[in-house]
Amino acid sequence: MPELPEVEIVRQSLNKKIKYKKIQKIIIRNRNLRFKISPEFEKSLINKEIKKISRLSKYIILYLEDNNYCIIHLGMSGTIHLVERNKNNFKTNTSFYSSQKLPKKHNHVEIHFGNLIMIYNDPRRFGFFKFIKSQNELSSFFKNLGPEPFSKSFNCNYVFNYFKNKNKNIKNFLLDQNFVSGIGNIYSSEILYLCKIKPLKKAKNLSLQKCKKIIYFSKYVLNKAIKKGGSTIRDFKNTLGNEGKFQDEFRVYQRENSNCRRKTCNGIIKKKFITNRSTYFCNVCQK
DNA sequence: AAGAGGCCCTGATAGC
DNA sequence: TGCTATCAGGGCCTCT
Repeated sequence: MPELPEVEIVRQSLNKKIKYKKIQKIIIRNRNLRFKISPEFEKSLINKEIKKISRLSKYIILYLEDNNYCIIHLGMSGTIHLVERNKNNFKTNTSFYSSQKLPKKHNHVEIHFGNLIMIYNDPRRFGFFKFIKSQNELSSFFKNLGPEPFSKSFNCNYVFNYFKNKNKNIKNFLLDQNFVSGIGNIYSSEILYLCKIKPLKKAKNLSLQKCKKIIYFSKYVLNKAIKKGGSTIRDFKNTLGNEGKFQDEFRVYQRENSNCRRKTCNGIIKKKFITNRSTYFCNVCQK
């Protein structure tokens, strides 16, 4: 589900709601996420204050006391819900709370901050929670991650040199988190459309100009998506259970057989599976 | 050793 | 209120 913009939306609301709060209780209903949640997980987090909430590519990082951290990844279908418990919506026979847009199934993790409760829901369980006990362990966890699109090191030199002699197509590079981190399947199609580059173009054949465009439009699309609250295709919801709005502005994603949105182009949007991921592009103006 | 493909999992939808 | 097949915002692991 969530690419950089969606994860950033979640981070922003966590930052407003749980910063400086103390974890008072943790309930794990299903430990079998992508990585199994260890039996010590609860003990490590309990009574710790959240000092800061940051994001690195598609990962959320909770900064805890004593140089401890908790990494959260939402996988394909993970959502985080913040619900307020009060007299009217508390049900004593379950831990769930009515009057919220909370799914009924797959609420795997609950972190309680007094009456405010953070609930992790994930039908497909590709996401995870991971406790990190030191700064070293934190940096080693991310050691293979490429620069974020917004970072200074995602520049023309880096991209152009990285692509030299690479036979892989550009679509796959945008999805490759070791090259650039945070872009996923939706935004890679959108970025390449704006760059007028066809997704199957070999990276080594991209000019310096095209590399510049890739950098520019990566930032452009992701920034715009963040401003619109992210994209909702099926699962993504913000912490209040509301959908994003950027899907209304897709130029190619899920627009198969529609006309190209460029006024001067008479192309048609095509869908093609590239290494098993659906990819959308204009058959005329992307070259 | 770069690059392609399978796989983890559940649910929604389309087609029969 | 049937099946069954296909596909979905990710990323790790294995094979060549």
